[in-house]
Amino acid sequence: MPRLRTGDTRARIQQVALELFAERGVKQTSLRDIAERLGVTKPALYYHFASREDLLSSLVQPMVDDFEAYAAEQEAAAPVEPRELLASYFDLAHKHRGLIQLAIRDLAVLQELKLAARFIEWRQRVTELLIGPSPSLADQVRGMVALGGLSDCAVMFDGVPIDELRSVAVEAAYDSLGR
Amino acid sequence: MPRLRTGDTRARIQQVALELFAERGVKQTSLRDIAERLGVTKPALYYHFASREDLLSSLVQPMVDDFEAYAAEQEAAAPVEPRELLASYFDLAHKHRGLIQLAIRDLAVLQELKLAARFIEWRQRVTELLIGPSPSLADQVRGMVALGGLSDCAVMFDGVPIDELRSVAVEAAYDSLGR
DNA sequence: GTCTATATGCGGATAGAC
DNA sequence: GTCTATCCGCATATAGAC
Repeated sequence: MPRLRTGDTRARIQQVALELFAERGVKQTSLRDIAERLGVTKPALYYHFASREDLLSSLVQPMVDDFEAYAAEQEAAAPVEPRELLASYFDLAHKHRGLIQLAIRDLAVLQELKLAARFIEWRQRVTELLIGPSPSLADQVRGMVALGGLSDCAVMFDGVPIDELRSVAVEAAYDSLGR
Repeated sequence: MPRLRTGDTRARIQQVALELFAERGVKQTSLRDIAERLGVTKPALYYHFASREDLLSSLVQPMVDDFEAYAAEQEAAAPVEPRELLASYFDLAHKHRGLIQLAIRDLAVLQELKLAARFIEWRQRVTELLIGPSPSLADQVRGMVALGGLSDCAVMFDGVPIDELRSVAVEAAYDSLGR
């Protein structure tokens, strides 16, 4: 089944865009930059994507769907054991660490895509599973430290093998809950 | 000593720039935007600042100096009691929460200013004070969760009175160290 | 110190040929 | 599917009058 090495252009555009977004940030990357690295011209991109924003959404959509599904799934399975919840949340963040890094780097862009608000909402839902509804300030703070710590670790310790990282990160996060 | 209400233009430019950067992000704010809100024209800004980047640096410099001084000061005073170190780090982050929020929102911009690298360096220095030199992976992770958690809280729980917030945040961070 | 006017370049996006 | 050519707007920045 040949098709070796071509891989349709649409996917190659996405791949190059992701590379460049990661290197210099979303706002700092123009369609021209993408076209140049790909060895085509700008209008070629418009054959595959209706607009710049369309391209960006196409990159982000899989993560959005995954987070949404995760929150719903955990809510359905509640109550969940804290360490298990922390571990699965870590895995989710780790799986999407590339895009999260992008998101962290360019929060302003994510606000355009209304993503910032959704991230906050997902985290709140998970926090409630973790420490119950209408938490005190102290518990909100502990939830913020725990979940924030997990995704920070998933994103920042990039070279470290996931299993090794998960176990120590979950321990630290669990301890921060003070339970 | 009058001078009431004027306050030299340079300072007013900085103030308005900061407002707008906070509202829509750094890259998304043009000199025109700043000039307009201020009720002057763009060239007027160039009388006070050599370039857009010059204006941006002038906003960020006080924070840079403060972080640098803090790291040096704590190193000189070492060894420091962990809870005390965490509390003073919290206060530092809280004092500059406005700019940190900006930084988080637009990390790409801070990379231009070489600030991202310096943030990482400062945090490493404080981490070493907290958990000693050449820490294990587990300890690095705990340091990341603790210090990351403190600045996240300082930035994100914006309305909460600082004393109340500090005490709960420091407890959560301390617990995450697992000591 | 602040203005008007302008230079120059890059951004996203489209028309229309091949 | 990809190209050349082009539109339009906004960005930073400067020249020179007041």
